[in-house]
Amino acid sequence: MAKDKADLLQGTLDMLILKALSLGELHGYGMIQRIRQLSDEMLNVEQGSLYPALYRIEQKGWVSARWDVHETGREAKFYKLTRTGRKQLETEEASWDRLVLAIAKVRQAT
Amino acid sequence: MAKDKADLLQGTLDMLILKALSLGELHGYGMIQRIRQLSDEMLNVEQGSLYPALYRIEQKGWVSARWDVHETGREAKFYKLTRTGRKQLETEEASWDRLVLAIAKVRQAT
DNA sequence: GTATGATGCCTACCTTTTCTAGGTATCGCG
DNA sequence: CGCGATACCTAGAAAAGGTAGGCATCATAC
Repeated sequence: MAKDKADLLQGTLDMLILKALSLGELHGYGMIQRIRQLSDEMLNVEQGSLYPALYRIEQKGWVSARWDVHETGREAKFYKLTRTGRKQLETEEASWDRLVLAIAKVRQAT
Repeated sequence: MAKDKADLLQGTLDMLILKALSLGELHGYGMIQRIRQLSDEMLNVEQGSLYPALYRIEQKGWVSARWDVHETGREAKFYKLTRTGRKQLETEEASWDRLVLAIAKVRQAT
């Protein structure tokens, strides 16, 4: 019943992924943790959402991937923002701001 | 090419409709105009989105509808918020605020 | 007078995105 | 040895919006 972790709205996941990667190279599993932690546990990205999204995003050229071994000795697929991806992040942040503003305006109405 | 009206994010339409109706009884076509106007032309709800949404929302009991003639002499289907609908609006506004906050937190990160 | 655009309603179908619910494998710890 | 965390993936369902049509009425312009 009590659900303290809201589902994402469609369209926000890409932005979150790109933002997480803008803080540095990261693998998929780590993105989920980083997003959850940065949002104070409010945003919980499901694996079944993330991996398909990463695939889409990679196809679009916004991130590049490579397999590597990290300090713990485990293999993981590391993603990095491309230049295009960084631009896309800016675009999506601007759209987000626009939308938040627009909705705020509607909500101000009396 | 230049697209100055962004698509809505999924999940925001119900809130916008409920909000528009919280300002007073209204028919479908009028909601589109009211939302567009209140948002300074930023939010454009398509008819193909609105009418199915109204149907869903009515099924959930958040609005009630009746046919009537308005001052211009034309017939239209007027929708009104129910008590449940008003509660739902509060809930959705709270979720929205939560989401905006959570995303803001992620974006603050350095 | 008739064409056109705005008002007003509706539907069928498509697309996109996310979630659910599985599957696989490795690693560390009790 | 089992179990939870780490790490990847996929298939299928569900939900929401958009596109693109259709219909009818009304006012205005030509």
